[in-house]
Amino acid sequence: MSQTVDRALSILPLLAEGPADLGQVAERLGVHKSTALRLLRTLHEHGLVYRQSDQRYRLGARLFALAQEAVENLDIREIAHPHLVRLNEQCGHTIHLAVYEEGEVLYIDKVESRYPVRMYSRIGKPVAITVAAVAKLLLADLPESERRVLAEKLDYPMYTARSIPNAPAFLKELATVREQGWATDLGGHEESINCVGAPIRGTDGRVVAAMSVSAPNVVVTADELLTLLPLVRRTADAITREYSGSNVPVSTPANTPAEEGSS
Amino acid sequence: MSQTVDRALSILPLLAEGPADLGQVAERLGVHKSTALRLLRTLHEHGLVYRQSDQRYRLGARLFALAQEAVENLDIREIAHPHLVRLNEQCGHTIHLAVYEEGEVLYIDKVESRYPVRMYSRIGKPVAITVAAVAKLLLADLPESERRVLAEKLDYPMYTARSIPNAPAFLKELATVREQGWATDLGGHEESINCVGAPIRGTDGRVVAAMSVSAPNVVVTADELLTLLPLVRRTADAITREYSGSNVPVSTPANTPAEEGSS
DNA sequence: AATGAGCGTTGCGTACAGCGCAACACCTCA
DNA sequence: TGAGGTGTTGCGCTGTACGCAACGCTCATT
Repeated sequence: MSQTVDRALSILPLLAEGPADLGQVAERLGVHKSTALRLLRTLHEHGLVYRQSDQRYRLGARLFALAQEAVENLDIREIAHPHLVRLNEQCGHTIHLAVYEEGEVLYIDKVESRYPVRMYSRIGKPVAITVAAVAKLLLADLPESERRVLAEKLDYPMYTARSIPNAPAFLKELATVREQGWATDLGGHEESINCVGAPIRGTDGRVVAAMSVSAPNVVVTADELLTLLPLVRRTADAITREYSGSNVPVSTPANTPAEEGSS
Repeated sequence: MSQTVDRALSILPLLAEGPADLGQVAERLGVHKSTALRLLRTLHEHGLVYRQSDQRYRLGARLFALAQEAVENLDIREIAHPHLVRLNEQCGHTIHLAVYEEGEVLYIDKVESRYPVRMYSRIGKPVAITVAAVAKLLLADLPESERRVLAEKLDYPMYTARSIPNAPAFLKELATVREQGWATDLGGHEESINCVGAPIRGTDGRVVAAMSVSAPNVVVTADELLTLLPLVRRTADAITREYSGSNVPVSTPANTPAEEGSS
C-alpha cells in the first residue's frame, strides 16, 4: 500500500538470509543505490538494521527487543503461564503453549523440567504444522473454508512413518480433533515423542491458543501419556475460564472416558 | 531520513508496549487516521503487525521469524557453538556467548546443563552491561574515546553490594580487563552467581564476541570457578583461531598463572 | 606513482506517492 | 431513532522520495 515502506520492509527478509552490501540490496529491491541507502539509513536509525565492520548490513538488535517485548505482551501467555507451571509440577513433562496466526503456528511459551523458557527456541522456524498436536487444535477451529484452503496449501513432510501424509488425511484428523476437543501427536514428528494437547478458548468460544504435554516414550508410553488427558484438559479449561473472564461454557463435548463432573 | 518509513517504524515500539487501536496509533504518531491506516496496512502485509480479533493491532509473527533468522545467521555463533558445548561438557556450568552492538550487549547463545537454548531468554531486556563479565570484555576493547563516552552515559544500578557503582570505577575495571585479557563478575549481578569470561577476536585482533562460564556459589566457590579460567581462555582462543581463519596471534598478554604453551 | 575499477555518498530537479480532508459505512449505546 | 464512536474510501494538492550524475574514497593493477 505504501511504496516506500513496502520497499523498506522488503529489505528485512532479504537481510535475514545473510549480510548484504548496499549494491546487493539495491539490486534485489530493483531501485537505485541512493534509494536503497536512504531506506537502509532509516532502518538503521530505528535499530532494525546494523552495519557491521565490513560495511555490510545485517539485521539489528532492536529486532530482538521488539520480538521479546511482543511475546511478553501476549496476555494469553501471561494468564496461562502459572497454570502450565503447575501442570508441569504435577506431571513432570514438557509443556507447550501455542497460537495460530495467519497460516503459521507459533510456540509462545514452554515449561521444561527445570526452566521456563520465555522465547521458544523454535519460534520463527517452520513448526510441524501438519503433525503437532497444538497445530491440529488451532487449525481444527478455523472456519471450514479457510481450513480447507490452508490444508491444500500445506506441505506434508513425512517426518516419520506416522506423519500425516496429505490434505485429505489432515482434514479428517482435524474433523476428529474438532469433535473430540483434544488432540495427540503420537510419533508423527519425532519417532519417539508423543504429545497430547487441549484447546484454550476465548469469550466467543473460538480457540485462541492450544497447549500440550510432550514426553519421549522411553519415559512414558503413549498409553500412559494419554492417562494425563483429563489433567491436560482440566488445565486448559482452567486457563479458558480465567482468560475469558471467568465462566463461559467450557465446551467439552464428549469422548473423554470418565472425568470430573460440572463443566 | 525517509519520513514515511520513519513513521511506519515508529509504530513498532509503540505496539511493543501493548496492543493499540487505529486512533491511538494515529494520535501518537501525530498523523491523520488515514495515514496511520495506510502504514499499518503495509506493516500488516509484511507480517510485522497483526490485527487481533478486537481490531486492535499488535506486533506480528514475522518479527519472531526475522529475529530468529538473524540470530542464526550470526556466523560467530555458528562457529562458537560446538566449542561452547564442549566446554559445557567439561565443566558442567552454564556458558554464555555475547556480542556488542551500538551501546548494547546481546547474548546470542547459551548452553545449559542439559539443553542448548538458541535464543537467549534475556535478549531484548537491558543486559547488566556494567557488571556482566562478557560486557566488560566487549566494552574494554572499544576505542578509548568511545569507551569513555559510553561509560558516562550508562546507569550503574546496584544489583548487589559488589556491583560497580560509577563510571570511574567501571573505566578502571575495563582497563584491568583490557590488560589481563579476561574478566569476572563475582556476585556483581546476583549475589550468589559468579562468572568468568574471555574474549573472542577477529582477524584484526578486535574483540568480536565474548564468552563466559557462570555458576552459583552453592555449587562452586568463586575461587574454584577461577580455576576454570585457563580452560575458558583456551576455548575462547580456539574459537578465535577458527573464526579468524586459523592462526592469528591469539593475543594473550600475560597474567595467567601457569598455562599451556604455544598460542 | 599513476590509472582505473568498484564501492558508498551527496545534492538536486522532478514526478509521483503519500498526505490530510471530508464524506461514508458501520457499530454500540442512549 | 439518533448521536457518538469506530474504521474505511476517494480525491486533489503538496511535499517527499525518487533516480540521475558527480564526487570521494579505497584497493588493485600497471
